[in-house]
Amino acid sequence: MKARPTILDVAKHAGVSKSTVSLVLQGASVKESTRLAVKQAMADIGYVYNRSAATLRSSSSGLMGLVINDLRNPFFTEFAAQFQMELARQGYATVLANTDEDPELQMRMISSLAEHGVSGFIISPSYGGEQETLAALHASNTPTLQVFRSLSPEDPKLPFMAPDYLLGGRLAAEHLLEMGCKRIAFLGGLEGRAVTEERMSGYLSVLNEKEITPVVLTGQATRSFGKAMAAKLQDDYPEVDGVICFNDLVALGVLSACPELGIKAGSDLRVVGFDDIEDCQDSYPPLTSISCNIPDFAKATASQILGWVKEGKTPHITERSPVHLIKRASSGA
Amino acid sequence: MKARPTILDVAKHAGVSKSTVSLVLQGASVKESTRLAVKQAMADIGYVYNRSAATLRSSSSGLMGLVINDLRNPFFTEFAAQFQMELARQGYATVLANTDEDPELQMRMISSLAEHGVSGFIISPSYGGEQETLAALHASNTPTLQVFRSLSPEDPKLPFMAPDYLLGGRLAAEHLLEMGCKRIAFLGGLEGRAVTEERMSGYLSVLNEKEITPVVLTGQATRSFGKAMAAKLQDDYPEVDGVICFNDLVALGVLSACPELGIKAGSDLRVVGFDDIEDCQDSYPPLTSISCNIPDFAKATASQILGWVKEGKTPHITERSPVHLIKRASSGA
DNA sequence: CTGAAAGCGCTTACAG
DNA sequence: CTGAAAGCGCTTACAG
Repeated sequence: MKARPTILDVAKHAGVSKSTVSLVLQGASVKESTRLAVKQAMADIGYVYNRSAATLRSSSSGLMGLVINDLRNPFFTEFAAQFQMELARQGYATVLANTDEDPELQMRMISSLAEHGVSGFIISPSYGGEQETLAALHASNTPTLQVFRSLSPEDPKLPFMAPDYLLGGRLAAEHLLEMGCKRIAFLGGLEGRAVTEERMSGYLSVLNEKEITPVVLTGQATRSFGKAMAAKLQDDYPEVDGVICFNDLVALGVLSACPELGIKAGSDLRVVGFDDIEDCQDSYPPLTSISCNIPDFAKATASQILGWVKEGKTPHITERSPVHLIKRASSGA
Repeated sequence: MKARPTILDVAKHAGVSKSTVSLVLQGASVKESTRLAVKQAMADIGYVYNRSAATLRSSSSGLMGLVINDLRNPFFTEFAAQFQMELARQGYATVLANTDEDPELQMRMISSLAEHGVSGFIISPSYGGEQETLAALHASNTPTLQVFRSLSPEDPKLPFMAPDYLLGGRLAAEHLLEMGCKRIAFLGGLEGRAVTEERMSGYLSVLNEKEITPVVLTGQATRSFGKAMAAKLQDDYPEVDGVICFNDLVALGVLSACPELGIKAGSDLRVVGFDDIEDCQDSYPPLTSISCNIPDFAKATASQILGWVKEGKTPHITERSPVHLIKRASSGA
């Protein structure tokens, strides 16, 4: 465990000055033979670049803070994994914080990431504790992009990117009508939250146009809620022949309850989810869903935050990304 | 966007020397009134601790590197989320790297994390490129704990922690025998890999003791593989009345295929998974599985790496954590 | 308990 | 293209 070599050691070994070594590190133009000699010296003595020193001097850490409200939800996991890999490609490391829907934890984690000098924040915020969270973000004085959810929709300092939830709700409702559904319910999602409201209002506007009475059962966005609601629909709303779920987890819960209840998903009851997580392909029957195209969304997010951090290009306040319907057997398609 | 205040600014504002501010930051003993004055000054001028400077001076970053081969698998996600929250509780931030089973990516990410001065690595390695990965880890000269999978089982520099996979395989097989199964198959997991071999050998040893002929169908650890195998079992091995799956994803795939094939999961075919991910509770029927107790495992991992990093306590070379059977309806329990 | 000084390993102008 | 010097914001002995 001897001390890590420094650029001075490299310089000595390569017979150049330490500035030259630094220039090679920056990828600045240096005579090719010199560059190779320096690279060789680094390999020989096992040099490891010390980013803390570089950060201190240049005040740029190469670190991006990703703050996620629920990493156990596959939708966010897929986003986090894609985002992290995209940033790695651009030479940035991602520091991950799972806040588990806890505003207090969220605030502490934001502060911690700020201390580490993250160059930017991407946050899908927890609900609650808005003031404290905003204060922590503000104190960090760091470019911050909100994704999926917004703490503060109108704040120009906190641009917001999300899929076009409203359109998704519309597409789902229109699809079920096309498939011949007469009575369509909306299942799951906590009331009063923007994401729920948007997804639901796409559904409501379509039903309104057709003068169909909506059936709305809000609740947790979980498989177990979906399971419970499948039974409730059968008991209390037997006329319902189509459901749009707040997200895929709820929809997968509905599907998993159907065999037991003797309901034929895809004909007796047509089911549409939201998010198009990978599991949709492998459920029985495979789940029709609204795809938010997470890989592209993650790429767009990465490029926006990098553009902001590196070139000072502030993103638009609100950006909506396209969504589309993926037809599978659960809706009879 | 004015420059971040430093401890010097805080000192000036509080009317003390900058050493005093530093001592307050370290939590060293300082007169209470002074400490409060300093804290107040920090709040007043919006001071944010600069860890890069501290890291440079003290050579301890407060960063832990978590390298995961497949973040899309809920099993790893649950571990990552728990581990990250546990470390946050201890004042460490977690830098996450998803290597997506790509050894080349893995090597680059290890190097990148090393440059950021992570105090330790926790790695669930990708298969392949063992030499390069080991070289990168070695060059970092950083405490490294392998979890779940091992690149190099005998290396005392790379201790290894994993659930007791072999026992899990045994428990699953014994349970199915108790439930009256006569012919038990093992499904999924890539051949030749240590994790597959261990899980399978628990199963094989139980069958061997009872002189039952095993049926082994190895393959990807995915839902779609499980789905495909359910059909194959029906066609080619109709006598099979119990399956032990390499992991829950495979098992969930089997379950989702059953309704279509007219198989009654839990009676015609008893199914046991491995890992006990959260989805097991919400499948139809709920999935019997071998729990590796991820929250405890994550806590143990966190405590081992912190003990190593902070107090130099090298963990034992190999540590196996307990597993147990969770009985649910998929095995008829 | 508090203050003055040195130094961690880089980057960044600035000369040569 | 290369070298000598200053400095990023802390921590760490060391005196007082």
